Amino acid sequence: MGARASHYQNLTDLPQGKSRDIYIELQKAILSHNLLPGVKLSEDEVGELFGASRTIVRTALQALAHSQLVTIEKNRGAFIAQPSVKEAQEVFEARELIEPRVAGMAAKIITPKDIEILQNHIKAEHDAIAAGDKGEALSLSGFFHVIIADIAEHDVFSKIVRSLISRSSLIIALYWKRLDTTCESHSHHALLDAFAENDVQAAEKIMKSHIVDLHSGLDLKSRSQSKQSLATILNK
Amino acid sequence: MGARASHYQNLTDLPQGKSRDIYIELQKAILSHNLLPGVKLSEDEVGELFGASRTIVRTALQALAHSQLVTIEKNRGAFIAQPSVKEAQEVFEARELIEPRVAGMAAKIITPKDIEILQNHIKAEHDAIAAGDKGEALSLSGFFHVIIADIAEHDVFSKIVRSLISRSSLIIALYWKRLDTTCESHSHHALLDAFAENDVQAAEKIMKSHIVDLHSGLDLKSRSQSKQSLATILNK
DNA sequence: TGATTAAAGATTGTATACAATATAGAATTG
DNA sequence: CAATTCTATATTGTATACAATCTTTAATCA
Repeated sequence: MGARASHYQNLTDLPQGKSRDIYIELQKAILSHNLLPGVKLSEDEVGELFGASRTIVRTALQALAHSQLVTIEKNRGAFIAQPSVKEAQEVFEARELIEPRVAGMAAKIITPKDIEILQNHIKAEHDAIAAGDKGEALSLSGFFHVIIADIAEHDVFSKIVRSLISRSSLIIALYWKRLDTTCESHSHHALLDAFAENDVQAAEKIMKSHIVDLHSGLDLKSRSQSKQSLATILNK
Repeated sequence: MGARASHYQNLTDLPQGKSRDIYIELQKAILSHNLLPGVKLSEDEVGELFGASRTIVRTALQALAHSQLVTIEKNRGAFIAQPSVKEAQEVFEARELIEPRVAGMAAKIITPKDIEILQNHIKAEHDAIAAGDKGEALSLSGFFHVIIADIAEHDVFSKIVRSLISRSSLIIALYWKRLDTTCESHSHHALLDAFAENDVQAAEKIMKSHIVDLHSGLDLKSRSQSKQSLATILNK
């Protein structure tokens, strides 16, 4: 996936050891839409799957709750979060403000090596689509934004963007209406061109319209649902 | 403090029950500079002070770590966070981007009742200064920004602002150089005027320059330190 | 039969015991 | 006496047992 450290997390404020593994694995499953909003994450079940005690699982679930990927209801347990329509609006409004700025910052200091990483990333995305792995493709297209935030070398914005992207994935699972996801890569390519020329203004502008476009792809009336076995989903 | 729910937290993604109490109390102590960066929060000690088991304390400390108010080092324990110079810069850069927008949103929909709440808040701030309670005054001046975010009725921005304000408090503890803190209230008053007239542009502009001003009050070379007993600090 | 209540089972909440690790102090050595 | 190693202590990491709560199923009554 490139030289930059695993884009799944850089974070000091995350659990250590096995809890961390569980956090990352569950996050991966959520971002690739293998785990869908509303699915219950029972402590025993997760513990069984990962060979961990409930203590460890709990730490991971609490961390996921702090990242807003999971909702913990008292005495009822943990569930994959189901962002409301209002939250969906707000997340994209926040992205429209923050990500263009971040893209501009990245454009200013991007290196040829970074550009290569982004190109490879886009390629991987194409490959995933070609292979029919829609979940992986979606996950990758989200991480594209995270990589840009990393390139900007601004940890605070980076963490915020990471969080917004994660939540966007849940939002897309619930409210996405468009059938063609491919239109996206257009913007990603255009962004790369702006980066290559260190064109801050263009990068900001393209990112802004890209996110507005994504936002407009949501149908904030209907809503998907699902029920499936956790073990099946993580194929363990 | 006003009709709006306790500005200490609204949040669903926070621990429940006694863990929550500990979280809030420790947060309060941090934001009022009673607990200073670098101070250790031993699980046993905190548990003793609050009459809680380590399990509960741990949940609270982990939540504080996710809020970046605390750093957890493996096998060494939890410490009040000590933001680096770079982090300090970044936090204020983020505030300069986000808070003006939030202030503008608030200006658009603010009610007379909200304005009254803000006025009372400023009064409380003055009172605290008059009473010589610098910590309380500082904490209140931070919450002023949080209230504005709440008025804007945008949960996503609100949570981000909350986090940035908290971290700003740590940054101020470490890097503040100015002797007069009173200059602040000037901006807060000006902001109220803009709110009263629902002047979005003015609110944005004033908030922006207010934060730039705060930012310029930092001395990003030196750094304070401290060591004190936890029990003394929380006077328990 | 349908609704309501009651009991059984399953799941989360919390305390605690034990293991692993780090820290501080004493003993040792050059 | 300084530096280092070793030992004792204290602290965090983890598993597990038990309590509290919810959920489901069975039983009861109108």
